[in-house]
Amino acid sequence: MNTKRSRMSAEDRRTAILDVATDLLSTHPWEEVTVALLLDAAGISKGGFYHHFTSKDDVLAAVLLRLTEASNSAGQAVYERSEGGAAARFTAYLGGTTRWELEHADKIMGVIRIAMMAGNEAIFLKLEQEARRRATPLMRTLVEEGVREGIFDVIDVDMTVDLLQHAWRMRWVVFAQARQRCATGDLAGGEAMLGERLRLEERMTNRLLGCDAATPVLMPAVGEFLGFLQAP
Amino acid sequence: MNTKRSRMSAEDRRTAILDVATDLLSTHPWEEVTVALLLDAAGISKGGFYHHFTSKDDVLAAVLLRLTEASNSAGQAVYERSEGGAAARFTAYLGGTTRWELEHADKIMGVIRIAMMAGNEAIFLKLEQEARRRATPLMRTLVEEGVREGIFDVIDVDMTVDLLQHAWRMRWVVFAQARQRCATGDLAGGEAMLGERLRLEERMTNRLLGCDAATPVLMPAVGEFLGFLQAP
DNA sequence: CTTGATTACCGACCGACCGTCGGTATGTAA
DNA sequence: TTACATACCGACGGTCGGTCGGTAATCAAG
Repeated sequence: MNTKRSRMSAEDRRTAILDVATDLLSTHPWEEVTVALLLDAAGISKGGFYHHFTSKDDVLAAVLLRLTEASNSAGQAVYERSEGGAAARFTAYLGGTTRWELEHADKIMGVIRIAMMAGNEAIFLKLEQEARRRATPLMRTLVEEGVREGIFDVIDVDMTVDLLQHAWRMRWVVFAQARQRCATGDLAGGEAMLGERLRLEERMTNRLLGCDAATPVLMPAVGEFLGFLQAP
Repeated sequence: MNTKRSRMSAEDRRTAILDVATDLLSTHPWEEVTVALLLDAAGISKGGFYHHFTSKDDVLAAVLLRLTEASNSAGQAVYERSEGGAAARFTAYLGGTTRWELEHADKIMGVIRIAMMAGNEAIFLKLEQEARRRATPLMRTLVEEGVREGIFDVIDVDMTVDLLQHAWRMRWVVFAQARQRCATGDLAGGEAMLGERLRLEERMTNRLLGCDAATPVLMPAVGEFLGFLQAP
């Protein structure tokens, strides 16, 4: 095809390759993403490619790292600023993380697209484990403090945190569906769908936490998601 | 090595190959289980192998099928025989499935060993999904009937069933640890470990079901597991 | 402007792998 | 004995991930 190819800085070339790999990963299962395919799409030779990456798996690791690293510091900052009782702090945590996720909705949807690709189950697992590993310590603390304050009444801290994270897992799938619905014109339907999901998660969260009904933990209001729902 | 090889019936050969594959799978991640390795271990040629299986993945599918198919009819039978109120029926279901699992403990431990192999994450996922797919309809029915009878008070049937299954997931890992502990001489410790786990799951199950405290759902007693704990 | 070192980049090549194919040996039924 | 079915064989082909010797662009120092 093309004999003349540009010479880039190492970093530019790396990110260019990672961009292409991320794209391919959202349309093919990883095992079908051939090195040859990657080379063709990125416009670089095999030798050039292996000058920047040590292996095919190295690329996958780099892609996943890049997809997750941005969110590393988000949760912690949210918690450190929050005040009030345990329920209020938990509410702040939920709102903070959700808001952060909303701001990075496109990226998250991209990750979901990749993870949902048939054949990428292992990747999905890795991403989820990584996300949990990051969030678990903070959640543990929040729950433990709530128990100590007598606001929460959990059966077992670890299992509760685990189940909470599991209960929240499918949120973004529903969000994606809701946005889809809005895109087809049924704005009210999408909004209702999303609201129902939020209410459901809120009730389940409070039950798992054994939260005093007088001071419940709250999910963010539907209104916060309107911008997200109407985006392309 | 050996030039003379036996001629078997198609079914015998298939099961022989599947046995070998199952063994290999518990010591290697699937991608490291080369066809050549399989051939060598099974004592058959490539042509012979591909006479019985269409591909390497075909073998994996057959192995997984064989590992799960035996338990297909177990749960249903348990439910059909149970009587009494919703809580009692749920208790019967828990006891029935657990007892069945106990009777097949060795097989289950084998599956766990395979699933826990690093690199077999996708297999683990498939097995779990299959197991859930099988159990979900019955559990849905049990929960819905309980709600109709006013015994259970769940937030959402589907999410409740999902969380229940998730809560029970790690049971066999704990069981394996407990048995390990008994094997090293600390029988009381292993028993306590197991009992604690059962009590934990019981409390969490009742909370998720919103079960009336007067008629709780019960996990099997620790005593039923003594035989299992003392086995090799 | 040389000179030399560094490095982005190239593509022929390698070994391992999965799966195929023509052919052989061992049944079994007419 | 003949005819057919099938269990089995191993050389071979194509594809894949990865290597390696070499080329050319870039830059710093003399």
